[in-house]
Amino acid sequence: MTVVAGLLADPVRARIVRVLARGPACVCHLVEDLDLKQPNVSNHVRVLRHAGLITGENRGKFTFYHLNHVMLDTAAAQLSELAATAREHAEARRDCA
Amino acid sequence: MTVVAGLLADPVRARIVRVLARGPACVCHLVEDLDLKQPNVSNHVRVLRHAGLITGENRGKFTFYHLNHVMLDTAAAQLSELAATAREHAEARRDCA
DNA sequence: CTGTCACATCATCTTCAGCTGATATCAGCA
DNA sequence: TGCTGATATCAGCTGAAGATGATGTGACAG
Repeated sequence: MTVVAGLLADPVRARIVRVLARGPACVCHLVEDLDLKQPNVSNHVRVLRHAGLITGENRGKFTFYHLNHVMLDTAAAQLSELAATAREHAEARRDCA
Repeated sequence: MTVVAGLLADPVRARIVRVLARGPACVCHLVEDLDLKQPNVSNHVRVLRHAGLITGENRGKFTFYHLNHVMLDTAAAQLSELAATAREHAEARRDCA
């Protein structure tokens, strides 16, 4: 979860992920949709790919990136579980030394 | 979601949140549990409080912090929805210009 | 095999966030 | 009132990460 949070913490990466949620796209799409410089996009894509949140598929001259929805689901489940734990222990008391 | 992600992106803040998920705690607890300096903890707590992820309750000399589990649940739901969107459009095709 | 296009990588700069020591504030108690 | 302990705030340093221009690489067209 912390890993995914770290990835989505950057606003540019969050936007990239949202674009990819609407379907696979290549770098040129991201550059155009998000109005960013190409090296900037490539750098962020590199981070996301290295972390496993997206995967690259070579299609000729282009590289299409796919979002790993399983990883997102796992992170969501962990967040949800954390919330459940907090709800359970909301009234717990703890002494100060 | 991006807000919560930004908060949990820092490993120290993620640990603080996990401690608070086990029940309310004051700064002295966090300092001891996480083996951190007090100003460091206060700074992170300040960020979390300002974002609304935790709330402070004054109890005499101490300040107990409570985790906002609703905010966590909301973030989890948004993540889950993003994953669902990605699953739906996983096979979408998009042309390059 | 040469040019072009999509993308990756590099070097550099700049900005920002976290850590820390010092200090301020504020509540409770003698 | 004066002291002590818990927490907040401040100033300064340092390291990490993002943005950008220049350049490398690899595939396709001609």
